[in-house]
Amino acid sequence: MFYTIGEMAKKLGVAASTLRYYDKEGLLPFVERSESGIRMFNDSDYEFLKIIECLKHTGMQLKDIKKFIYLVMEGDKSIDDRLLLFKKRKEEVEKQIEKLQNTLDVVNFKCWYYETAKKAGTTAVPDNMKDEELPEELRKIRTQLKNE
Amino acid sequence: MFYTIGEMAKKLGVAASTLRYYDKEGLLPFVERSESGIRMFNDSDYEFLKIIECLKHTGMQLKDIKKFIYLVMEGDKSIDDRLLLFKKRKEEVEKQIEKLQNTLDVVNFKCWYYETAKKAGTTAVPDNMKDEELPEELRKIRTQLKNE
DNA sequence: GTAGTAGTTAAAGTTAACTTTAAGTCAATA
DNA sequence: TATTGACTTAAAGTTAACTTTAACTACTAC
Repeated sequence: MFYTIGEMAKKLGVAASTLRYYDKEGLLPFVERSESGIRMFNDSDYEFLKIIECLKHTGMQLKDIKKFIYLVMEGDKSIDDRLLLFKKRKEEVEKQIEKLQNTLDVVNFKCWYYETAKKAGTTAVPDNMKDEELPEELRKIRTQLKNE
Repeated sequence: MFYTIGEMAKKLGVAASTLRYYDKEGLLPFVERSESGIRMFNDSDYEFLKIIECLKHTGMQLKDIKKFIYLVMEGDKSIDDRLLLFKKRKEEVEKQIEKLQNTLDVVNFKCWYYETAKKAGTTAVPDNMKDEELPEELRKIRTQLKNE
């Protein structure tokens, strides 16, 4: 079963021009063409594209994803490299989640801050609260925001 | 206590040119200047910059962060708007964490895939494994990657 | 056979967030 | 007084990842 670029783009939820751009950049060396030059995507191409999408979500750049594609093209002799690559991505994503969790902590502090300000009608109230007056889990955050 | 742009940049771990850029874009209307035109940052400016940093980490664009800065400048009458803004950022960050968690699931599948391929010396082994042969938590992921 | 829709390329344009450069000012030290 | 180093601005340059445009070709329906 083959798909045109438009069909595959729809299946993936991206623009067809994005797939053409990826192809131009050398990320899709596996895509076949019809006699008249039209791209013919198949199901294994879909799987490839899903992995490209996944790697992109881990924060990898297209030029590095391209290198991975070429590792796959090399076959079984690049298995070790590919395993290492995914282990690296795992670490990266875990770091990103941790960073977002810290960001969320600050956002939650600010939500509390403005809830408190809203009730009082002024930000002076949360601003002037002593450390003991604020929820325990928020104290560290406020200190971080003020100090070094 | 005042800081020059270089000192504040160092304190924040960014380039001084970045702070100048933010200023040019109107994100730092609160920064004072000396008679000779040199920026003088103080501790409350640091707090502002930490919040700008936080909002940036939530995925907000500078032009939208600028709007927030102007809400702060308006004083207590914009408390409700600011609360709403942070509630929105909270939702956004939670969504991003969820997305990264899904990405991590795929990466973990790929780690297992290449560990298995490494042991066998070929990707044919994990490729040809029946659903029942792979760890339960990975089955859904493989199906997702292959199908729609 | 013609209209319409989807495919093709190459090349130029877009956007965000910086970064660099050039030319100059200012304050402190040798 | 001269040098040094950090500050200033405006403007141009950079980068990644697309997106758009123009000019063309190919398949499908009527």
